[in-house]
Amino acid sequence: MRYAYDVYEDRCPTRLVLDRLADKWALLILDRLEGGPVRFNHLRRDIKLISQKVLSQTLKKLERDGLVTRTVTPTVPVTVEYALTPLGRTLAETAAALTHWAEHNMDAILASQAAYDAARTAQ
Amino acid sequence: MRYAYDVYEDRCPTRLVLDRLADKWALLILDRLEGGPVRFNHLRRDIKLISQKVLSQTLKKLERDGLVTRTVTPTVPVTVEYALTPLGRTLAETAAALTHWAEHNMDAILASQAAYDAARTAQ
DNA sequence: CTCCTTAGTATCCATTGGAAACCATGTTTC
DNA sequence: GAAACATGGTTTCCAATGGATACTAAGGAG
Repeated sequence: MRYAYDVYEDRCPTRLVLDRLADKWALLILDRLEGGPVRFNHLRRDIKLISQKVLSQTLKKLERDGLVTRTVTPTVPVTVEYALTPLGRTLAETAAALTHWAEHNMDAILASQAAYDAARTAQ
Repeated sequence: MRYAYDVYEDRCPTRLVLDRLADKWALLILDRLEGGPVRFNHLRRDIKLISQKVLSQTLKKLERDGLVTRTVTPTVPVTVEYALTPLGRTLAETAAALTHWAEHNMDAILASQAAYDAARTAQ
């Protein structure tokens, strides 16, 4: 064990973190916030098909984890800005590697899926 | 857009990949396979609290995506070995960054959660 | 007075996830 | 010779999560 924590252990708190990180919406949100603070409805429009409920819930969890800050400005209507904390920024950089991997290796995966499905259907 | 794909688009196939990657079990399995091929029940014992059903389903999806190979050896009882493909290896390296981030930054997150909860309970 | 915006919450239903039991095959144990 | 154990799963059931939709409050525009 290289660190004080071990993700393979069920009682290890890193599992809780992994639960949070292993969330497609959380990853997309962190990725989206890397360019600077973004408002609630802006996030909703940018991240296609995310529901308000899930966006709200995910942001709350990220805030609780100290990864994003929530800043309310009493304009009319009220504006709420979400931004990465320094800790969140380090995670966003790590998470960006995943989304970039997905964008890079999409073709290989689609080809593999097609071959896999063809092999079963042919039987 | 830097690549032909864009994770923010709902119709983009990268979303499907992100769904796959953004799975705590898939990440743990890929991470676990980095050291070499592992058998089904060995994975089950190593990754604490994963159910057989979910392990089986996740491995099938990873195989379909061309990330792991499944090799059956007709011993008695039959042995089934799972191993990373070259593509899977590149992903496992990327995913490892996430699990290591979790192990590294656990303390900061637990502290933030405690502060967050204390602030609400105090009211 | 009505509609539009903001940032959510409430409600309902479908899908997913986990726990446990079951299966086929064959070896060892009693 | 029957019971128990190993392998690698599948099946079944229930609880939890996710998504679609509708609704809220506060104020500005027409």
